[in-house]
Amino acid sequence: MSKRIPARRLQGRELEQIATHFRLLGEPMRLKILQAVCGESRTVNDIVSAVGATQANVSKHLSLLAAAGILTRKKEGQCVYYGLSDPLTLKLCELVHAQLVG
Amino acid sequence: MSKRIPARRLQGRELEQIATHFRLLGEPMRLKILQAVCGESRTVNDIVSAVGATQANVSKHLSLLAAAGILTRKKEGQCVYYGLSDPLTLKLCELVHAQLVG
DNA sequence: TTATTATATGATTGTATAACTATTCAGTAA
DNA sequence: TTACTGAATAGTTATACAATCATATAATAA
Repeated sequence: MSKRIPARRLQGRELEQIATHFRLLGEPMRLKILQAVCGESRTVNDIVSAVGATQANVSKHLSLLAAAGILTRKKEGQCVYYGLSDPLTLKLCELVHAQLVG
Repeated sequence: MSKRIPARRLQGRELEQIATHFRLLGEPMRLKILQAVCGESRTVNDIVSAVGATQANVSKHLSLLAAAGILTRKKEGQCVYYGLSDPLTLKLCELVHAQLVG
């Protein structure tokens, strides 16, 4: 069991980073993408098929999510596999969903 | 202990709602506001002083957060008190912060 | 009544960015 | 080499929205 550290007041740069993280999760299309890769890593093409958007659009979202460390990126041959880098991301979505359902 | 319900694939409207919730948390100024009210409910003026923004700007953010159910709103005399409606909101921020710190 | 304080709202502006189309790059095979 | 497939990127457009200024509403006091 980890110790409970009293909340410190976050500021400036930290707030920006946290906000950026939340903002990345704040697009339905990106949430769809996260759902598409939550079980296992998938190629861009698979994700495109799963979410029903253009390849260009999906590719940009994937780049943003990977740059933020939310997704992992691994190239194999001519395919690129994207996957969740942290299960916490799914947990966040579940928590919010549960909160909304009430 | 609540039962672990297997994740269902969310869609359409639900994704929009979850995304909206995250998007609301995706602004540094709103995170500042959340920090200002996390201990106890505070008046708009107190919040304005705490976060260093204009009254109009803070008021608009408060309206959005309250409309989304993230903040509670209680009027007393000529003052309006805003407070966190669910401790989960803070937990979300802590989780993301912890994840970023690594 | 008028004045003052606390909050909300309307109108505007600037900026960020999602989605689209077309193109380019990279890897593999003929 | 050329052809094909998978993925990324450049350029454009349209929309969302944060911040600002000015104004309006509400509650209290003089």
